[in-house]
Amino acid sequence: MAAQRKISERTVERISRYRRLLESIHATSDNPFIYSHEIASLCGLTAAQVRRDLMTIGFSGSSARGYEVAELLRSASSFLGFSHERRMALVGIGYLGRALLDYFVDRNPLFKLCAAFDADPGKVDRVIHGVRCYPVTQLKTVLATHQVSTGIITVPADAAQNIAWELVEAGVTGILNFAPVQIRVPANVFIENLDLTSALEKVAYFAGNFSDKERTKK
Amino acid sequence: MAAQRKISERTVERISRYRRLLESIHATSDNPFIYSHEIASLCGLTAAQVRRDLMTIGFSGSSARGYEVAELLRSASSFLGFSHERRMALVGIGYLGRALLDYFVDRNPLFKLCAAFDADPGKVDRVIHGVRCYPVTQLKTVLATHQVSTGIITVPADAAQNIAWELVEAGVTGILNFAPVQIRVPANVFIENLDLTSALEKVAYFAGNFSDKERTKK
DNA sequence: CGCTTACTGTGAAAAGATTAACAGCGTTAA
DNA sequence: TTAACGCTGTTAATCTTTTCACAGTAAGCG
Ligand SMILES: NC(=O)c1ccc[n+]([C@@H]2O[C@H](COP(=O)([O-])OP(=O)(O)OC[C@H]3O[C@@H](n4cnc5c(N)ncnc54)[C@H](O)[C@@H]3O)[C@@H](O)[C@H]2O)c1
Ligand SMILES: NC(=O)c1ccc[n+]([C@@H]2O[C@H](COP(=O)([O-])OP(=O)(O)OC[C@H]3O[C@@H](n4cnc5c(N)ncnc54)[C@H](O)[C@@H]3O)[C@@H](O)[C@H]2O)c1
Repeated sequence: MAAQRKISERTVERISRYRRLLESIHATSDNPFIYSHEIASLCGLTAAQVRRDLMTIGFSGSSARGYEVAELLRSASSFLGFSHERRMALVGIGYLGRALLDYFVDRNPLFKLCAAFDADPGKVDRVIHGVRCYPVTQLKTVLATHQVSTGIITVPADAAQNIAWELVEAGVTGILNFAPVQIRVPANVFIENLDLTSALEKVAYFAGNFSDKERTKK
Repeated sequence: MAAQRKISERTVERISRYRRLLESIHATSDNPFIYSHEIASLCGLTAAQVRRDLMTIGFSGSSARGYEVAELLRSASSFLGFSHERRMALVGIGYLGRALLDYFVDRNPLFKLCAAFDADPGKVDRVIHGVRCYPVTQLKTVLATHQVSTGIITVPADAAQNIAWELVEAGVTGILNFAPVQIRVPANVFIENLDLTSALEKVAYFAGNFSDKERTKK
């Protein structure tokens, strides 16, 4: 269970993509094997990159036949922690929060979105997309009964840091933040600040300064 | 107008964050100057990183007083292309598409979301959040009249690649894709595949394998 | 069986991104 | 006017990530 040290964020993200790709291949294709260059091509990466990633999680294939799909799927799932149930909570049931609720509820039974919170009395004390919505004042109480490890923040920027602190105090050790502020957390908590505005402005930038010059995406 | 070669994606994203930070500082603070270490601290970065980024876009400050806020704001805006109007279109008016419409409409007058498309007849031929919604069959026709450089894809995975091709044929040179497939485009088009599932699974991974081991976020 | 082929696993090289370190300078204070 | 200070701009060092390149290996084939 003790993971080896220092697997990079990039690698974990790619494993997540491989896993979903394999899931779909496993369900639709009857070929039980797959080569690194096939995975690579489907994910827009190089074969060397794929082999290195699989090496990092300690998975081995066979030369001349490649990787066994079912085995690799199992291995990637186990690496990502799908072997035991993980619980998540979401704070901020606005447009974005609702989209995420809709999408992530019941997508994976071991990845349970079990509570949502909002400050607006009109949005709580009901069930949206199957998830119970509570007043944000009850955050600590509710999380105490649920063993939640991961939080999603979709509140306005000025409330985000406070919500993060409350989540951490409630025992959350990983946060995905969509508010456009850089949230600070203790060193033993993982924070991903996902800034959609930056992402869009980046695309617009390269859409402009790019159309004439070549470049293959990373 | 010819930008110098090879500014990294990471740098562009950070410039976007600096720009919004400066906008807010410019509006609220009466100090016309700011130091690299102040920007750094507010963005969760090192001062050296900030100075390097500003050097990259060719902006100079004064020793002993730092950077002039208004000037830097102007310079970052101009770098990102806010000097002339940029037009965007969105395809897929589902939960996520609607959240993005709501958020990006009228956020910046030079960054115009001017059309949305969907295959569902029940969702088109009306105005949502101020944006006109068209049947996806009219995509090429409508974009031809609008000079759109940037597209946002929020359709289901199996439709995403086709939509991308249509956008490219309609003259779009940058695409932000939320569907969980790796979209391929010609080399002169910029594509950003933003996979929210990977982001969330990454957070969950580190939330688990992390709480006991230190680590300072990138 | 042994030869051919096309793959994997992986050190080593290359490329890319961040951080350190410091010379040089403008400002302020004396 | 000069000295001290604390900043910027930038080069060099470091750290990280990706790619190259090839030895080793299993399968297919004659
Ligand atoms: N929607 C997007 O496409 C988009 C894009 C970029 C960034 N964001 C960011 O994501 C966040 C959410 O965006 P949105 O469009 O869903 O906003 P929204 O205004 O629709 O939703 C925010 C929700 O948070 C709730 N809220 C406010 N203060 C709260 C508090 N202290 N505790 C609990 N709940 C609270 C509000 O009641 C509301 O339901 C914002 O920070 C926004 O800047 C969103
Ligand atoms: N909502 C999320 O939080 C979330 C998270 C991760 C990934 N995604 C991805 O983002 C995309 C959109 O997610 P969503 O939750 O908004 O889905 P959704 O089902 O709510 O919306 C999809 C929309 O696309 C439209 N559509 C379908 N085929 C089309 C076509 N060929 N042309 C034009 N429009 C078409 C549908 O009518 C619908 O309105 C999906 O690919 C999903 O996998 C969403």
